[in-house]
Amino acid sequence: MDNQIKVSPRKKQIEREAAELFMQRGYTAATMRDLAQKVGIEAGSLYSHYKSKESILQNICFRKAHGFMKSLDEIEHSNDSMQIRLEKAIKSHIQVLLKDPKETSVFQLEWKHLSDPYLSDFAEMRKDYENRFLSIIEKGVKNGEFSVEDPYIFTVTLLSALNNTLQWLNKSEVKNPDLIAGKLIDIFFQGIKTK
Amino acid sequence: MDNQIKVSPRKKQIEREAAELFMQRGYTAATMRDLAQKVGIEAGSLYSHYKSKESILQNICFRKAHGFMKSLDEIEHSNDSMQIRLEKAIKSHIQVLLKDPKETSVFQLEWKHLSDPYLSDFAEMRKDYENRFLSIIEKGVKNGEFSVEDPYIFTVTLLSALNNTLQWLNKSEVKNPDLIAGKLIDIFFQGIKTK
DNA sequence: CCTACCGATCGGTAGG
DNA sequence: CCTACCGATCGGTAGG
Repeated sequence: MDNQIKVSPRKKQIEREAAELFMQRGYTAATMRDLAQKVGIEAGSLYSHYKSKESILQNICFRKAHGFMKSLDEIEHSNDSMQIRLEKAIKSHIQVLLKDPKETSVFQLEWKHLSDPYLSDFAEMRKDYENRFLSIIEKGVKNGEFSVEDPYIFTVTLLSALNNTLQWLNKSEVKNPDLIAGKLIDIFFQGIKTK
Repeated sequence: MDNQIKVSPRKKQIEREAAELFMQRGYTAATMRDLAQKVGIEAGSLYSHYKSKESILQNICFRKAHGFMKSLDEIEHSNDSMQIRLEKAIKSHIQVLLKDPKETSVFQLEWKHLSDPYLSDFAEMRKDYENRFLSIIEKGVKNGEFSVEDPYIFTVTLLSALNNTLQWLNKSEVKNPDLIAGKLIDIFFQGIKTK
């Protein structure tokens, strides 16, 4: 069930340092020698844990991707209104996003350096996730809870805004995902215009 | 006044190909040999036009940055209401964004590979631009045109959403910036909720 | 703009 | 997990 239990402490440490390094310099510019130094071992020794540099990136990207996918499961099987579902989905999204922010950053910016078949698997999961959000919004439009000209554009706009929060949040806000989710819900539900 | 007139056709060509290459592979992974091949010359010959790989990135990033800065000038010196100003600012932003989309993509994703002092200059321009949007919104809140709990969060959320449009727009939408700007204005002005 | 090349550094491996 | 190393490739340069 919880497949992270199989990851050794050393691999956890390596991936944590790798996430920081990949975020700071970008995946391509980060070197295995940089990473080894952060971990405190020699560069060649990394290959007793991973068969390639890319496999480290794969672990980081797919762990986060699965986190996002799992976060919608419970919401979709509830009896909540679409408005409540969308609120919950936004909150869950921000929670996953703000947990291990460095890994999230790599997930968001460096996934394009994956090679096939990982690249296409990843792209598929992204599209699936987007469609699950879209589905909530379309149902809400159909039953009159929501009013929006173009559900698809609303969905991608919402997800864009949610995903970018890491770029401007300060440290205290990162620790309070529900607070920031609430403010974003307010913006996307009400808009800015008076009356 | 128009300082692009000084750029030779060859440099224009090189930067156009560079934008495509940097976008596809990322700045670090893209090589001068790749670029030379796309242009149709030898790798060493690129250095008769540019003193370094980074200087090509600098040209792309700062040309786009100046484009965004300039686009707000006229709006700020108008007599329009804040609501009209914000609408115009959003339209101008999308126009600049959708012109030469490959250069925009590099501007958005690869600027972090600039070195100082270019890096800090770039960051400062970004912050200035954000503050000019924020100023319009704060004035609109003060005079009752807008209602929003946290003007700063609204500003960065809006800009995040605008900047991400390139990731999901199709080709026909890219050619119609005002149409897509209108849909985004609707979302951020009215929100999604019924009543 | 090309030819010919440089020093440095990269991801990865063999053998222990 | 280390030592010692490889083939490849990189950004950049000298001289024409």
